[in-house]
Amino acid sequence: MNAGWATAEPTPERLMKLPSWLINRTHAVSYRLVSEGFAAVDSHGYHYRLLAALAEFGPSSQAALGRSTGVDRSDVVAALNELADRGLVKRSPDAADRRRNTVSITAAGRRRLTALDQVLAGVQDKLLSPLSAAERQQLVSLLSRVLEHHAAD
Amino acid sequence: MNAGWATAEPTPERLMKLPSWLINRTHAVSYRLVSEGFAAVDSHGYHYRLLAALAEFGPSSQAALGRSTGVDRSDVVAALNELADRGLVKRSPDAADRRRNTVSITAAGRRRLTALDQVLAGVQDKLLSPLSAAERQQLVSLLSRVLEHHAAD
DNA sequence: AAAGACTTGTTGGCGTCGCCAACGGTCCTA
DNA sequence: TAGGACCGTTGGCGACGCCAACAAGTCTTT
Repeated sequence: MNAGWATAEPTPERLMKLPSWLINRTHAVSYRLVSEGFAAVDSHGYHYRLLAALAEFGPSSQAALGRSTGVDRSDVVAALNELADRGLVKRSPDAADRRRNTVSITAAGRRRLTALDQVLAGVQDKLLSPLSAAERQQLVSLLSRVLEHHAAD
Repeated sequence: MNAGWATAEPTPERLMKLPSWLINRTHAVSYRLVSEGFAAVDSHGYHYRLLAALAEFGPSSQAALGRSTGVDRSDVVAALNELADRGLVKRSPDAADRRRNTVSITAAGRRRLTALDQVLAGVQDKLLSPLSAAERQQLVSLLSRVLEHHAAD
């Protein structure tokens, strides 16, 4: 959404006052930082979500992965193809249920995940640099409450 | 980004703790509410930004509109075409600088803008419903500070 | 006054992200 | 055993942010 954009012309006040606009803009900044950071480690978008789920929950089916990370079934397929090409993930048929693939993270996958964790830690810091630790916690808390309220949408 | 997504499977803790993830998710909820609301009034995305700028700054060139709203020159063209088709905006050649079009908002455009303002007010309320007035102000303040810090990116 | 640099509107294209429909397989249950 | 639900996969769609190129017009420099 045009993340870096500084000009002489001012932005309409109507927009500046809208929480939804502020969230939109903040997301734009955050997204840019994250995807730049990921790109520098040959990863992008869905990769982190999937690796994180695999590391925390162990081998899973593709459908379960999609559900826990909020990624569409069809997009899970594509992302796993990329991860498998890079040797970060292994797909094997599930003997118990032949519809399923059992996806597991490899040693290289865990290393990549660690690298991505570090990238993300740096991003959080850059993103929230104007806020104190207490304020960062405040922001996290407020956003979490908003999200929790919309969890069942 | 899969705005409404509730399942048995939990989300990786790694994600839940990340401010950038919370912002991403909040943006997803917010975006869904906004675009649904806009669609119900036959408007979308860029329309509000452009109408708001025209109402606040008066007739402008397309390039200036793009700069003040963060919309790319080429996308301004398309959005203005739609707005003009709906009679919400008028394009006329600028006599003083023959490269430019002078774009102005029509009476119908102002009415549409008012309708969109109301839609947005409702969205803010739905979005932030779990927060008190003071907390909403807090959230706005925190986000504004983050954005102000990244203004020159 | 001419040349070069820059602006403006416009066209056309690109990649990411979220999403949906459909399919052939497979499983489970009534 | 028949129907319904679930699985992986393919293919497609729209919104959004962006970029390159172009002709027409303007501005700056010499």
